[in-house]
Amino acid sequence: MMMEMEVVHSGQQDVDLIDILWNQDIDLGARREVFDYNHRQKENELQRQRELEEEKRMDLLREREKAVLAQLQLDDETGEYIPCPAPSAPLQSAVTSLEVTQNVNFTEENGDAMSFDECLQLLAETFPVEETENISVSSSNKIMSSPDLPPLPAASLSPGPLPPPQRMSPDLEQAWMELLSLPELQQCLNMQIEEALDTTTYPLSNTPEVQSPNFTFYPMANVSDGATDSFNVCPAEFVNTFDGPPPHMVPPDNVSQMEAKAPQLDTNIVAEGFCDIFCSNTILEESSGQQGLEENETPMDLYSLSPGEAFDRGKVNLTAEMPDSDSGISSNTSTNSSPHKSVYGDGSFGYSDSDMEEMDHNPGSAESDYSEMFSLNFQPDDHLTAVALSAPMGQPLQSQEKKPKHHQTDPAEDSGHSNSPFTKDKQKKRSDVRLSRDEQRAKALNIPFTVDMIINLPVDDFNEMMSKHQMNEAQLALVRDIRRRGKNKVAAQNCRKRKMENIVGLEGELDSLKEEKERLLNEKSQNTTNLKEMKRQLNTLYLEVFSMLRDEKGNSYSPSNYSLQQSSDGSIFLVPRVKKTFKNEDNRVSSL
DNA sequence: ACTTAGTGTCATGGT
DNA sequence: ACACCATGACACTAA
Repeated sequence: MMMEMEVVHSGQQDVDLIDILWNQDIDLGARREVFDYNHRQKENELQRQRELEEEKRMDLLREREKAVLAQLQLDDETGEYIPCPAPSAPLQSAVTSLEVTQNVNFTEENGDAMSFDECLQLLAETFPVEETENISVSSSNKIMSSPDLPPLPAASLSPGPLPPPQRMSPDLEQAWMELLSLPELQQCLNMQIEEALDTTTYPLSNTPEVQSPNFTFYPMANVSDGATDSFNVCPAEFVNTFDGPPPHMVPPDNVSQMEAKAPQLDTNIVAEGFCDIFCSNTILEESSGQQGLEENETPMDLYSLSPGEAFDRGKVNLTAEMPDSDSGISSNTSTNSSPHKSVYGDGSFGYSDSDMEEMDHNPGSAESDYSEMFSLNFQPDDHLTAVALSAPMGQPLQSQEKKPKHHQTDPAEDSGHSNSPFTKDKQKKRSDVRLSRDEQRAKALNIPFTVDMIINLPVDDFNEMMSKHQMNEAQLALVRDIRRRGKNKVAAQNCRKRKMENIVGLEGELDSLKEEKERLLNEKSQNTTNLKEMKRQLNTLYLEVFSMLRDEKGNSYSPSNYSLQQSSDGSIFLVPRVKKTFKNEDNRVSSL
């Protein structure tokens, strides 16, 4: 997958590709922190800078590699390679890029190849000597200067013009291995690696395949068949082809330091030391390029990186892990939970829904097997068909223990399927089983519709669908039962939801009413207080007025004998407090 | 062992 | 009459 990164050294395009691929990795379950968005942004920024710097130097090389890509696409037409504009053909791209790189490096180094080999031979012959370090350093320096070399002619891609690989003698191989094992050389190479890491871009993956510290032949051993004994490429050249480590990967100063930084590094890299950095090229084709970020890539994960495999697996997991939402409101997302659209014939066994209920709850019946397969193997068709065909419904199944028709437990739930890693959510699992049971029923009767279709199609479409398939009474009854149950389930869920909403609403209303009551009580209390005050003031005023009244003789009226009353027109009358009414002088009589 | 929440299902009534 | 919906009631499971 990430192979593409190695081949193309362009800027934004690659970053976008990386982003896409990262997202894909996330979808594939890669650890989130590894692909943290901010982290990736930082990485992308760093990579952009590096790419800008390198682009100046790598421009010509990039042009050549694009030409190589074009050729690869041509090869695809022959079926040899898969086009790699998208991250869908990692392996072939990796191989090709490696080959190209090898060719390039080989050619670049062609002029000095003999001298290099001579150095190695000299090294092997004189090893171990202090001269080794000088040789290795000079070799590395020379190798590292390869990006500045003139672009490789396109013709060099063909094996013809290439110098024949120079087979390395076992002694030379051993010498080379030991040479690379020298701490001095390692340090030297690490310096080169560090330099390379500053100018390269994309991290590469490494895999457990490369476990041996013997990295002498790692490039060719996996790049080309039968090339394990070839020695066309030196490790430092692969540093150039190495598209760079994850930004978090600290360029190692030496192996020990690298190991000391183990917690920050890819565990495989740490384990293998800088050797594995070189080996990343091998890994590129081994692991389809996981950008070197996925430490614990399992074989499954690796397979999943294959587009087709990833799709298949994703589909399986999607179906297996996605619980069939039973929510009436959000339900029917389980449309695709049906792994099959039955295309069975009109075979029917003439057992009713209730029979199916009984069949459902037979231990080891089709449902339990179905549920298991549905959640794990996802290959229910044959099995279920076999069950349905092999079990004459209504005979052995009905003869078994009959539980109450209503609300029998699902065998899948009783048979320990909760241990399934795909059914962590019990409720979801239950829903899953529920729909699986419907599916199983429908399948057992060879009903050529999915439960989702049966339940959710509009009446007209449903009737039309039914009319297009000739079904017997049992099938029709089952279909209608499924539809009824499904709709009622949704209705019940909606009803419960409404009930809960009503409860919540009533609770809120109750709270508001309590607040209103409290407010009214306070208002009443305030009004009572005000009323008392007003009465008091009125009484005071009343007495004051009374005290000012005088009769003809100048005597004051007693409030106990008289009272003041106001008429509707505003006139004030002094009314004697007498038991019986009598006329006053104005014939206006009032009584108390 | 008991309680409780959640869910599926049936029966029933309304639209 | 039929389909659909709403809801109470019941059974069951899992927490």
